[in-house]
Amino acid sequence: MENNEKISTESKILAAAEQVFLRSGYDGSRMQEIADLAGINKALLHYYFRSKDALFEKIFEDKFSQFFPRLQEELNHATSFAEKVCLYAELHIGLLIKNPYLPHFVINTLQKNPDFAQKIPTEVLMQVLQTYYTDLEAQKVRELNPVQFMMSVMSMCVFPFLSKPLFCKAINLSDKDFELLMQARIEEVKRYIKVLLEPIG
Amino acid sequence: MENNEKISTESKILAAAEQVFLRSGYDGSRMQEIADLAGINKALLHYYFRSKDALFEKIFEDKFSQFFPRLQEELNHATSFAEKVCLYAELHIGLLIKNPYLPHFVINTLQKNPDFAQKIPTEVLMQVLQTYYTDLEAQKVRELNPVQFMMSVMSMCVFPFLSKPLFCKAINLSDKDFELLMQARIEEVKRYIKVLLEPIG
DNA sequence: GTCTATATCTGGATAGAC
DNA sequence: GTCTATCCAGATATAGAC
Repeated sequence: MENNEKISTESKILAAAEQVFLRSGYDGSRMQEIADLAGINKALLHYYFRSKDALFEKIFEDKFSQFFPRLQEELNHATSFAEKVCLYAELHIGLLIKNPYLPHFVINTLQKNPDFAQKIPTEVLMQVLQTYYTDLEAQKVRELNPVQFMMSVMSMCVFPFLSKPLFCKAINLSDKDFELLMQARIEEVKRYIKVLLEPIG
Repeated sequence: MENNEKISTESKILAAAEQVFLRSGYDGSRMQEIADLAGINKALLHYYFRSKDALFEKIFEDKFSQFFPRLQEELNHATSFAEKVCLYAELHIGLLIKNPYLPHFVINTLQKNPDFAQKIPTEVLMQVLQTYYTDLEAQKVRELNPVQFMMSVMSMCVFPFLSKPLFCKAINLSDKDFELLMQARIEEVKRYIKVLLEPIG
């Protein structure tokens, strides 16, 4: 256990593995590439983590133990359904602007190996849905299918990052243009949410 | 060129390759698997198509020369922006119910190889956007950012199919439940579109 | 055109010296 | 703990018989 002021080999490996796996997914990643990026050799990867599978699983779990608890806590700062959903959109798009590879990573992994879904906490969603019904009774919100609605909001937040290559080509956007569009999108999506939830009359 | 009443080997290969590549993507697919499914052996694959790359490219191109021209033509049956967008949502969700692997296939391919974006026709989008501006002048539509809006509509149509594994786990849905939800979603999304586009006052 | 057999290459994993 | 060298499995691709 070398624990000096130097960055430990283990954390160098983790940082490299995260970067490579996030960008390329499990199948598309090479242990050699991770080793190179960490500035060590392949054998050491197997010394610290038994196998490619084990390393991948570690990265996947770490990534979600970071985000979800924080999200869940932040959402408590909002009270009404509309406020919660708006805050969710703001936080999620903000997160993805900083971590644009995350959606691909999750989607690809779950497509190949649906069991990994267990590792992702989803109670937040149920909590938000619950507030819909209380708001509905108080007539603070329009009557609609809240499952379909939440699916729509999540879609509007995440999908643009997945379709970025196609989208940028279709309307000729640079990477910087795209980021600005996503930044502006936060307010745009919040506007949609408000219009859609507005009680009629 | 054996051209009898029997299905040609070439088309058997194409059908098998389409199924395997769509489900598993390029990296996740094995030539052996395609050969097995086609009921032939690996060597024949290379006889008909030079390499895995060449076969994949053929499948990718074929897939999109099917759909987009048809979509483009269908959209001409609608006149106003709102109608066009509603029809688009209906057709796109309907297509994906029958081809649920398509979104993954496209997204994964473009992530790995952005150049493939060239092979996907996107003029349809520009055409639809154009009608927004004419409708705006006639005050038939609310003022908003049409690029963000179209991005939202596409998101609502496609993303549920990408997040299916996570979503079904989160709210405990079976495959059949999910398909029914998507069928109902067509009308739900059309309602959202109308509400969002409705001119104010 | 279709097969079997094999060459070749790549990448994950291990052995063993230091 | 870290390295070099090597093994081995799996996958693409080719050679050559029928």
